[in-house]
Amino acid sequence: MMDSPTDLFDDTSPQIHAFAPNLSSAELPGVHTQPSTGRPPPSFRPPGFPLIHHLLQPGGEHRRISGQLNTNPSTHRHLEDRNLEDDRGERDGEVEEQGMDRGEEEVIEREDKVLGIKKRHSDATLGAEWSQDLLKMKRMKLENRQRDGEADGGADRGCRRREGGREGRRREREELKEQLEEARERLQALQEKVWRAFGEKHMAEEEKNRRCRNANSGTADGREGDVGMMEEEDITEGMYDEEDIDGGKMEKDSFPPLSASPLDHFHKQRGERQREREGRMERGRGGGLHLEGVMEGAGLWLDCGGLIRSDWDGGLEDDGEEEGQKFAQALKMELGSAVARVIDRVLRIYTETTDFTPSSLPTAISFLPSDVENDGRREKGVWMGLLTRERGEEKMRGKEEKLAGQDGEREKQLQKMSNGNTLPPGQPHHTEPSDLTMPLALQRSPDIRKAHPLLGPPLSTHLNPSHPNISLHHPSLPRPPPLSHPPLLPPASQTKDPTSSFQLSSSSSSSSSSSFPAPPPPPPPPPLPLPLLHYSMQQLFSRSLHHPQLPHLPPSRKDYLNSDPFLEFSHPSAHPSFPPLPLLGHLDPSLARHGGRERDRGMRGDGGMRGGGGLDGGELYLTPGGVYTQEGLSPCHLKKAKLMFFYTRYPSSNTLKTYFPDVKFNRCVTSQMIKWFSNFREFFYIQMERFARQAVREALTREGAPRLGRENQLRVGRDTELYRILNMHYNKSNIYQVPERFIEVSEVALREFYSAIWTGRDSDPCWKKGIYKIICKLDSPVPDAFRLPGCPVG
DNA sequence: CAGATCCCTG
DNA sequence: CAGGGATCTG
Repeated sequence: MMDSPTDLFDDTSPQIHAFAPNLSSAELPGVHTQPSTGRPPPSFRPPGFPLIHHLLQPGGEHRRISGQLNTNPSTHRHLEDRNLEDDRGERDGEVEEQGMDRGEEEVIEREDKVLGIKKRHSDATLGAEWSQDLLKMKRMKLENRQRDGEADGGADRGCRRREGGREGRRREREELKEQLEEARERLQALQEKVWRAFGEKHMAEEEKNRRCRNANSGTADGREGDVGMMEEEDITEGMYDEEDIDGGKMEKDSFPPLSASPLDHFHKQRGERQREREGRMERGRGGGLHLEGVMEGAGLWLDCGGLIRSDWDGGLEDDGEEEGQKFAQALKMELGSAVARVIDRVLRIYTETTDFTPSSLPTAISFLPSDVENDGRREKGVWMGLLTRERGEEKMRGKEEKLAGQDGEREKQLQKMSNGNTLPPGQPHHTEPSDLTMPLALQRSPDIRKAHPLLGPPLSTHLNPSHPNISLHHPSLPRPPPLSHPPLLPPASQTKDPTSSFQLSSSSSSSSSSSFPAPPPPPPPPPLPLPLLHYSMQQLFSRSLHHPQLPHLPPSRKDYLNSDPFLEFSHPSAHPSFPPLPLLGHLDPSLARHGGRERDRGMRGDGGMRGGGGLDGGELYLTPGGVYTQEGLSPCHLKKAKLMFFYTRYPSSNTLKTYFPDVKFNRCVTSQMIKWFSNFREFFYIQMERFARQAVREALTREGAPRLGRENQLRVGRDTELYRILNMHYNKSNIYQVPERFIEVSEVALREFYSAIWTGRDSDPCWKKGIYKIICKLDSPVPDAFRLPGCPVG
């Protein structure tokens, strides 16, 4: 399915993403102190959790459900849209500009891909319908639970209503039966919708599924296989199939999909079953009677089936209230599990087809063990996730250009200011590319490309057009450090006030730069770093859960998808519909409260919102968008913020709100997070200054080999000490691949510092201001992956 | 003057 | 990293 070419969003531009969670020692020669190189690769196999298993959880259910039930799906959606709009509107002008650009692009796209859009729209409608149906289902389930509760209560008062007991039970049964039927109808409707939506896929896989089922129907112990298979299975078929598969003893037609009611079955076989009841109860209870068991693993479906049947059988022989209870219980379970299954399935399919299949995304995704090194030697634990580049190169660029909006301005200014800024008069420009810039951008990309031709052009060359500001022609980059100048002869023009030079340059015309053509520079596509897999699943989960009707980004943001690392997480073994425990804990307060601590120990490394206090921050709140927020910031939020620093050094508070949807922002929290970034910057600049000074020192001492010194000191390749330090600070676990863009920005900063120090500008009390100003303009958009709640890495 | 940053300190 | 004063900006 990953490679199925024809699909909804085949128009999206492909994007190359390197999935290299761990950098090898080869790449990081300086990292020897860190034992990380021996770290096993991150687990790509998340716990198999049904998406909505929490719906079956007695604790956290009501709050959540009521919160959603009481909300009209459509208004709900509107609210979310509004939020998004507002969000965008609130962001500063640059971003707003960006948004407009995106809108423009959307228009163009519409013209270009009417078909695709149509599909998308129908998808949206379907999504809405589904969400409504899901809500109804949930409601029914809830009602059922209440009814059940009443029934239980009734049993307690059994003696009082003894006269009407039998009649009451019968009526109760009837009602339950009706409800079940109703539920089935809804399920069927749902199924049909799914069928309609994924008809082609279904057709294609029907055969396969049939075979699969047949093959599986013989195996009683099909848990593992089931889960694995279900991933591939078409939901329309698999919706009820698990029951068939379950237990060899079960007749295949015991629960014919959507046809005979289990109740009929119940009545029919009531007598004969009594005999086998005991053994079955053993099996049933052992197999999956306990809800926890059901929830805990991938065996939900199977377990539910076993549970119901065994319970049922067990209840048959009990006369009186107990039987009624059992029956009600069984019904309840059936309903609950059915609803859960359907929702889970729908969500899974939905997320699959929307977020993970090539249909919605740039073509094929492949994860290969990276033997990306020149010699092709294999690096353990390093994986490359590649989104093969289709034809979208051009389009991508176009998008980037439009996206640039925000950075365009910055770029322009940068161009201006860097032109002749600190560049010493007479300093030949030509030395830059070879001496300084080249080592920067070309560090690794060529190697990667060698191993993976699909990656397309070298990163540097690809990025260049879109990152004028940091490309080979970047104004600040090209500026060669005045190394070649005698230390004692700093160019007079730049000796003093750094701001003056800055202003000077910024006042010059933007077209003054020969390396910068008039058209505004294209936007920087988010680099190619990759969050961990489990994060992607969190994202998927939250997307599908919170935006069932809009599983992806709003159309206007679709462009981001292409460069969203979020897309990089398609691994065969990692199914989107299995959210990691952490997220579930995050979403379910009760879970978090109870199990959070214990699991913390055993499951650490799973990441998520736990990490020593994911939920310690404070109370959870359910936002109108359906996202749980918490007061206070957790260590995971800090981690995320640090990773975000790779993209944005100067986030606005609105940006923060956008990218921390699970945080309830108040004045305190906002300022705390601002403070975080302030601290990040501080650290960053301190390191830059430190290394710049060191470079200056070295340049002074080894006068004879300035070039060497320059090479070694003024670049922030992944093999440098400076990089190691930065990586250690912002990406301690070294799980997230530092975006190339950040490295480039770091180099810009380093050179700025170097230049300033070299020219003696650092004597000015506010000599750093100019540098800050430059760096602040190099912020790039944060990948959409960060927009979702949760923690990117463990 | 408020808010954002910077800068220093613990 | 947080606190808190100083400084800048609009």
